[in-house]
Amino acid sequence: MRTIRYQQIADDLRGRVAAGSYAAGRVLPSEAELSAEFDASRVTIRRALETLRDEGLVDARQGFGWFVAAAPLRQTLGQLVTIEGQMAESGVEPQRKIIEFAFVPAPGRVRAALKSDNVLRVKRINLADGEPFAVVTVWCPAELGQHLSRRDVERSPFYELLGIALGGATQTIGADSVTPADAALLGVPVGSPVLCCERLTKDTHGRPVLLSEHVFPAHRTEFVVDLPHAAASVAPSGLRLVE
Amino acid sequence: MRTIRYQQIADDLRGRVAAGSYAAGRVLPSEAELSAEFDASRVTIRRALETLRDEGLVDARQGFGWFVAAAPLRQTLGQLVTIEGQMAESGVEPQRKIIEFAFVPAPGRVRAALKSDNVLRVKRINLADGEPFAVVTVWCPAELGQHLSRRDVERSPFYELLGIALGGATQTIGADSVTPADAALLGVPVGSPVLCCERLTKDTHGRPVLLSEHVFPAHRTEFVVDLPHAAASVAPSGLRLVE
DNA sequence: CAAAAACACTTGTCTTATACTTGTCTACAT
DNA sequence: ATGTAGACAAGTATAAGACAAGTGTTTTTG
Repeated sequence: MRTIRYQQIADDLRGRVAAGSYAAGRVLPSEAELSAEFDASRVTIRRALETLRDEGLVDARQGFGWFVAAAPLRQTLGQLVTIEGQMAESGVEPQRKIIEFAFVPAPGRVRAALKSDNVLRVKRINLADGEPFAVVTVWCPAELGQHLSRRDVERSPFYELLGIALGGATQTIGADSVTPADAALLGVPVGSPVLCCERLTKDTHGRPVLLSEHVFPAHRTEFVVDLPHAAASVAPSGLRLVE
Repeated sequence: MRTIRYQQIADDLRGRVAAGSYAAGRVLPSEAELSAEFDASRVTIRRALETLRDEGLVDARQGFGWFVAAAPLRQTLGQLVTIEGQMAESGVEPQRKIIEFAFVPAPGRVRAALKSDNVLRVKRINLADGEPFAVVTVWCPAELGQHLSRRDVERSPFYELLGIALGGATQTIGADSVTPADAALLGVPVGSPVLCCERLTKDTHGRPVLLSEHVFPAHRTEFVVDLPHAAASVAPSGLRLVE
């Protein structure tokens, strides 16, 4: 398949920025340096950087250089993260308590989603103001999680640790009755309703990198989805919209 | 029987695009390359690609190339189409049974959302294959619903009847235990979990026009949300896609 | 010591040139 | 109607380079 050079470079740089290779506020290598590194002309480097600028990841000042825009991670995940993002936005410092950290053979459903035979499974409780907030199970391909420790996943969100530019996600939201095990972890009565959310996160090439399952007690949580404005005008005529 | 070459090629390419052989947003091989690969003339390749374009699967820009167009359109679609839409796609004809149709003073929450004192309240059951599928309550400002009859709302989706261009929506998804009344309507045990969805739909000027509340039995339904990201790199220079 | 000038660096914005791509024709064969 | 072959126009990607303008540091000057 044909590849467009500046898109490749943009992907590469996006990954570095998201992974924090370039600390926030610090400058990126100059266009000339990047040009030498990627063996591409300055025009091509610029197009890559400009697409990143359009995405709000980086910015530039004449005579100074390119630098990582304010909060690179927030920006990237802003469109992706929901629950954790909402917690952070509402000023609640999320805490994590790891209750399982193991490399295991992938169960059928997980193997099908991640296309990987061995996976790292991390199960944890999210707390907000000391109260259990969610039971989260995350699976990721073993080769991606090899360098991770239990302390790593306790300290930082999973996305940050992988150092991969995320490209999108598919999320399935459902409801269920809580299982006895989760009821104990969440401190809710057995059989009470929970909101279940399963998310498959992919990188910029569309390869699945994370499968996560969130279980929230219904009385504390709800999901807010903004359906963008532009959608209606984008949709061709005759297309049925929401009621 | 004679085989039509360009249809064969179109089928082949359609398969590749659908299978994700060409990642969404990336460029397909050029017409010249495909011409060599299929050992067919460029005109034939073009006819195949053009049929795919008519189907909305791919798009092309002069000087740039052909690329998978599914991403932006599908994603926005995925965000706006509801369960009813998915039902229709999967070949199930949704039926509606109106159980209430009344102009009433707006209760506090509804008045706050719609900014209207008098509203039309319609409560109905959605059926799929004769089975109750959802209990839906829709409120709309009385002045917008004046010309509607009970038969209208039974026959057509609400949004079609209003004749207003919709501009977006905010959707809140939560879980709960079913109320006794809804349990009877849905034919599920009292206390079983349900998925609750409240949506505020606005017109293109941002004015709220519809407030709807959907209650789904948890065992039959789940929500799928596509979270797109980094669509910017899809488009050639100057053209930016919606997010 | 302090202000000014010089310098080395950066991005921003142009050219010029080549190779490649789609868009659109015409002519001809089956 | 379908397919092949070819030619041309218009647009894009990339390279290489030149120059203006902004920034930060260093050196010189008053």
